[in-house]
Amino acid sequence: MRRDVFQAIADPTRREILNMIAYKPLNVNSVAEHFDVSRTAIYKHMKILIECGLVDVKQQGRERYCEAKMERLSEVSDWVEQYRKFWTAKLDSLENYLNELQKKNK
Amino acid sequence: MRRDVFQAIADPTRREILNMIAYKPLNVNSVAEHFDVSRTAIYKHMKILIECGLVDVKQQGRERYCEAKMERLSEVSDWVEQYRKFWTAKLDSLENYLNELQKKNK
DNA sequence: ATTTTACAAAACCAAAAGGTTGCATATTTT
DNA sequence: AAAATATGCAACCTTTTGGTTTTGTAAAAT
Repeated sequence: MRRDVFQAIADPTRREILNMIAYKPLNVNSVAEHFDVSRTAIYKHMKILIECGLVDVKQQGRERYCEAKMERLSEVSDWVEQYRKFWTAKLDSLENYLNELQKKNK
Repeated sequence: MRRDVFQAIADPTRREILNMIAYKPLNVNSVAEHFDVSRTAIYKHMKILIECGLVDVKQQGRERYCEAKMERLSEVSDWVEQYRKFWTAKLDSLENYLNELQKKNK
């Protein structure tokens, strides 16, 4: 099975999990309580996040605190940023066009 | 079926398709030639990209030119950027720590 | 010592994803 | 007019995904 960051963040539940633990690590049950699906389902999502490095686990007694490793998102950021020029270029020329239009109408 | 940008870019073949047509629109067959899978498989990937707005089609005779709409990636960019502080913050404090260490050793 | 809590993981299931072959249709080419 | 080309799409298949219930185990609370 593929297990990369792009695939991990494709699921909205997993994105929500990441958001929940962004500020403060939580244990699996605390995370699961916020969702309608079973704890096992959330555990499986968490496992995928762990396997691709987006989440790190610190065991503390019988609890396992899940911590978000957002720096793994840099892979996604880098990929997207290489295409930014393709859309900012368009917006720039639109801006130029509008500026020209305004000059004419003065 | 879900059809959002996050899901669309989760597949490596679709990311490669986007890259191929980033600079210049291509018709479906030209794109398909670069892959080992069938034309139909590529057509299906293309359909997903079209449905989520990442690709636009211009019909020209019997050919359909597929054009990348990279601005749709801003949704992904926005999502990732809201978490950037979580990893740059860590790097910053590491830098501070190293600076302090260097001062001490002078 | 017993019960409760937090969790992992197996077994199972339906639906979605990603692929195939085959056929229909509209435009070019020859 | 006939052949070739570019494409859409149905029908089908296998694997993956996202979910469930059930079972087992270790730590904490009573």
